[in-house]
Amino acid sequence: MTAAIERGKPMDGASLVSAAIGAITRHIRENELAPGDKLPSEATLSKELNVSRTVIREAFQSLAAMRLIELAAGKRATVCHLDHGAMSLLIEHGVHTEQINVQQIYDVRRTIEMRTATLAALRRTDAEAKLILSHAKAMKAEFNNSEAVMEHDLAFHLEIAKASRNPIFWLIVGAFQDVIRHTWPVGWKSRPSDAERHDHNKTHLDLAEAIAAGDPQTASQLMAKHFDDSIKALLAAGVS
Amino acid sequence: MTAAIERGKPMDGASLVSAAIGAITRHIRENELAPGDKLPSEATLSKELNVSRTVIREAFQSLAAMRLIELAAGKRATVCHLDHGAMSLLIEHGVHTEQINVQQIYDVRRTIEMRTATLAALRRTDAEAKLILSHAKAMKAEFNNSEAVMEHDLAFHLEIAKASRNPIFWLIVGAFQDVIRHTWPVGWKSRPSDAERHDHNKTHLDLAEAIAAGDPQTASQLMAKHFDDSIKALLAAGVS
DNA sequence: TCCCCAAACCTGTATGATATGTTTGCGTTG
DNA sequence: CAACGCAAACATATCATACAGGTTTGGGGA
Repeated sequence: MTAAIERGKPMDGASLVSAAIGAITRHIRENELAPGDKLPSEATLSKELNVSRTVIREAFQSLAAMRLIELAAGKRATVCHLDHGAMSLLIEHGVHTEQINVQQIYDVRRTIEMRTATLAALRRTDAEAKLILSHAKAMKAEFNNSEAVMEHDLAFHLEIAKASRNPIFWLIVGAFQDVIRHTWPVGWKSRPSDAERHDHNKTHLDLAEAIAAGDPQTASQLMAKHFDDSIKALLAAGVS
Repeated sequence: MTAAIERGKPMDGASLVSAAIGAITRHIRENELAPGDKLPSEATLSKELNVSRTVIREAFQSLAAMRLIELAAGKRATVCHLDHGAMSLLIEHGVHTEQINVQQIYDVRRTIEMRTATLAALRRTDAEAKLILSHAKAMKAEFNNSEAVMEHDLAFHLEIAKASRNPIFWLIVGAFQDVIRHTWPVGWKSRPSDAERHDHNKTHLDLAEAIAAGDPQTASQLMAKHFDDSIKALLAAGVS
């Protein structure tokens, strides 16, 4: 029985599975694999690391859960593009186990999205500006379909994050979307009248225009105002 | 052959493993499990969901990789406290696959940590203020041991994030630490002279004092200055 | 009552079998 | 000779089973 895994790893007390995870991520790093590139097959890794295919499979599944790699029946595992799936689960878990509350999420969003608004105003392409504007307009147009309004709202914020040209912002903003889908209707309904709801949509439109106009200061300020409004609405509705 | 998993799930096209992950997270949510609470055994879940233990194990491993649950030989799986382990891996993966660069990380950190500095100044306990100060002082005291300086630097920032009383900030700041450990020495060495390095440490001390004094404005400004310096040093060193 | 140990339970890992999806290359056909 | 199609080789998905440790628990003895 030769030592499984071998190759000077941080194996120590850890399980074979976590050692395998380490070996696979190291393989990605050392071979400078890019998104889309294929990893060795389970059988190959199993032989190479001297562990059963079971261990390799559990390692692969773990990496797939974090969206570092992608699995598909019959095909070899491939390296993934950055994705907020794992972080979404993390945040949802925090919320469900009451380690995170909604107010904290909105504080983070406000902090980050003031910055994405600034950066988007500076860096957006024309296509992005158009897309952001179209979401803001759609929110007005579909005023009576609150679910549609919500989806455009979410897409609006995510598109701004994308236009900031910093994938980490995009990642974080995206990670909150699943949770927001639960709380958004609360904020929408809690507004005292349709006037406030129209105001809310108007802010989006102004923001989109500031970004399209390349005015970072205004964009940032409008984003701040937007979140101040939203947080007030949520607090008024008694969301913890 | 009865349909495996059952129970109106979003199972459809997904694999049994991802269905099992869904079932387990739903179990945590519906039973309002808190960190430390035990999950059903693999055998139990295997029977309940009509899938093999293999599938349950792969689901457990996936959740463990994301640090939503904790596994240990002989013991039942338990729900985890929030932890930045998964997000660390995510960020490292992004960096290694060149989907994220160091400058982007520093922009995110600057954005977030200006806020944690503000919040820490408002919310820190006396014990936290003392801890933050002690790390800043240790950076001065151990000036010649750059590794020690780095560790105190990292701990300093993480402690501020903790004192912000928003676990999401703490999560994000923590997630960057592993990557920072690689780039930090570059910034340290790239400073033209020890005078700049002393300056760098001095900023930390001033910042710690602003937080201890409960001065959010100053704290935030010092944090901004700190990052502007750091980013300049990294750029000077040619870090992409 | 307290302590210790064995049985029951649980997870970690390995093996092999089967079903099914994907890729590849060869041979046939037009 | 090119294009098509199909079978073999390869890969993953899932299952069943086995066994080696680690953990918990309850009962029996001091």
